[in-house]
Amino acid sequence: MSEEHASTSRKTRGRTDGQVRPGWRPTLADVAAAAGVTGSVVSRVLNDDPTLSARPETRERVLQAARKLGYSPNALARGLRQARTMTMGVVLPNLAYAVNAEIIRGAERRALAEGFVVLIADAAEFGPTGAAYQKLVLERRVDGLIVASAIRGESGADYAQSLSLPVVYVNRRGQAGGVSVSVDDEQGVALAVDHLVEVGHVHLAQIGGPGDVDTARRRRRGFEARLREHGLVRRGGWILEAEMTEAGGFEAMQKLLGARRRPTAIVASSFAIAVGAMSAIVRAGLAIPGDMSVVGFHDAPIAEFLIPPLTTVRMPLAEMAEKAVIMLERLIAGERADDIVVSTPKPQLIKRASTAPPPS
Amino acid sequence: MSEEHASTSRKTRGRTDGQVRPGWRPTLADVAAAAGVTGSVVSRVLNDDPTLSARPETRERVLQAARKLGYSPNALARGLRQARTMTMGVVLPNLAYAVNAEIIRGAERRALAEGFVVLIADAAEFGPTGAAYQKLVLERRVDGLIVASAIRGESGADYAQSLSLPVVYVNRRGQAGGVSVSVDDEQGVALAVDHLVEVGHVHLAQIGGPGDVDTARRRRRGFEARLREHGLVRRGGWILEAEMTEAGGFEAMQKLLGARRRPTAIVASSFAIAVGAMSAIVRAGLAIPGDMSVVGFHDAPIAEFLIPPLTTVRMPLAEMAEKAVIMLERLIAGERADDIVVSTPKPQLIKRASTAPPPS
DNA sequence: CTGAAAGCGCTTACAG
DNA sequence: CTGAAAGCGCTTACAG
Repeated sequence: MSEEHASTSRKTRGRTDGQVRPGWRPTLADVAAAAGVTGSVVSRVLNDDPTLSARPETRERVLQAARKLGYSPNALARGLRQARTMTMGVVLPNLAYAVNAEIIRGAERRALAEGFVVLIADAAEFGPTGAAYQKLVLERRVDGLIVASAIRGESGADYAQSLSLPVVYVNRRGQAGGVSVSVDDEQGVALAVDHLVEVGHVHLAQIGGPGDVDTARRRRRGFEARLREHGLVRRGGWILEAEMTEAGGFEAMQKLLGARRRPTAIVASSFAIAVGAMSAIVRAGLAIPGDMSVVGFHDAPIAEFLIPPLTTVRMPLAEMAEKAVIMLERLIAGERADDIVVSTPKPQLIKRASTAPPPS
Repeated sequence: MSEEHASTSRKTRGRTDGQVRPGWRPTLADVAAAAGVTGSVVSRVLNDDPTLSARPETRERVLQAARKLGYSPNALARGLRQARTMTMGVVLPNLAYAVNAEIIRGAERRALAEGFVVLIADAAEFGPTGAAYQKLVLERRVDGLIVASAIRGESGADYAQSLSLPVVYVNRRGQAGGVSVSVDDEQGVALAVDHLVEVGHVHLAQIGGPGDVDTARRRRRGFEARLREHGLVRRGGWILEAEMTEAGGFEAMQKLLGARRRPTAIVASSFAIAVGAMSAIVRAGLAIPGDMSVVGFHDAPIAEFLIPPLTTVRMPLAEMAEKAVIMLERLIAGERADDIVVSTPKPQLIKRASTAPPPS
């Protein structure tokens, strides 16, 4: 059937009645025929080939024919010929989760501006035997990969690198090194700790992410280090690991509430954890920030509308994703890039009503 | 340079030392050479061509060679030849917004299971002159489009249809008709109204979405109809239009709070609107649900961790997206599909603590 | 200044 | 039962 279709399309080449069957799209050859030149000229004119020195009138004829027919080059044909798909794959953990929205948007927007298109994949399908890995990497649908956020354990990204497919990590760092764009996580938590100490807290706890997530580890190290610098005690039971979800934060907070001694302030290592922790605090009959202060990580749009509005560390996720696109583009072009890029702007503390001096 | 690369790859064809340069990937021809057959046999064996009657041993040789070399067909070459990209475009309004997470996940997951891959595009870039429209539709990168959620005004989707590219809408209906998967919005609001009436409310207000968003219109009609059926008055100032964002809900709620007469219950037409409304209520010094009840639309994962947990209408968004993928696949295959599919499971009211009897 | 030709990696009638 | 050949829609040395 595609054969027939093709031959029909050929026959159409000569038509000049302006009539176009729905679904029919002109090819290079159609433009060439309409302009009375050969395909190579059309290609070179349309692509502004600097080695081409065509007569202005020829150039004009080609341009007009292309415009009149509404010609756009077929991306697949082009990709096949040039061995470049102009497509970037974006791998995200748990697509159902909202935190990645900014990353997706930043990546998509910038990719588009750079002439690329974005294929998404769920990290769950991106193991070396996963279907998404197969489709994107092995079937050569992408020129490179952006791997976003905290993904645990090994992923197809490592295999991709061994296939020498360029990979850039966002908001996490690769297992085996590689190029990454991340925030200064240590500094981020430090901002949170400083703020709490400043308003008078000395009993701080952290609900962090899983130990095998690298951003979680850095946030934990940052917390401990900053506590030390303030000369505060780091109580054993007050540094918890939780899944980076609301439920994770909720449960961890319940543990904390059930302990003999309670902290007066919570530093959460993610937005979802903060939300879960707040929920647990209020259900336990305590007030935020009256009895306990909470700081989150990631300034989701909803943060300022929570009750109370959440004090949180803002990461420039969209900018980070955009930067990752730029770096990936360089890698694709065969240039080298720095391994670790720490984002600008820096993380920033957004003070809202979920933090206040401790109860006296 | 790609030329050189290609010729190098040719030379590699005969190697049997198992050594593989990083980044090198075998082609059909490599498999054919390794199996001692021609490319057509390889293609037909690998694709289970039923018209092929190859000797079992030939078949086996091909399979083994393919496995040994780690062969995967090049998607671009295949797509070019077959005039099918095995790619679906997913168009979303405001990629920064979290509500679409479930839709993205459902679509991606199902698409993958069906052998398709998903290209995402921001609705903002999807006007008929937008870059995303150009890349996805005009450059023929997709076999069809899934257009998700409330998008205002005309979009490239309409143009796509005129190019006879299959389009399926999710959680909205097309301007000019077309295939769509949506919930029964009227029934969704009816559930909310019924619940509020049941616990004793008679003063209900609705904060709806913009009038040019079709889901918003249906939710508004549903609200008015259900009020009538309960014999309740529909007060003029109590049906508001707002942007479907937290800020939109916040502002609308402030208007409502400033009015002479206040409702005792709010039916929001989106999750974000509900969150914004709650925030405004609490900042005005009122209690939820003590002074005012709130019902949302869409059961985001965060809903049950809000303070108080939000009573909301659950839409099966992931299922809807999956269904849309199936329908799009049919359209791509040239089959006809029903124009309007109303989702199963039906919308469902999730009762939580943001609703209670009105103050006495 | 422009054209003829090869080739990217596949699939698919058509021969034999 | 298997192979030779054409062709999808482009780009790009190479001729002339």
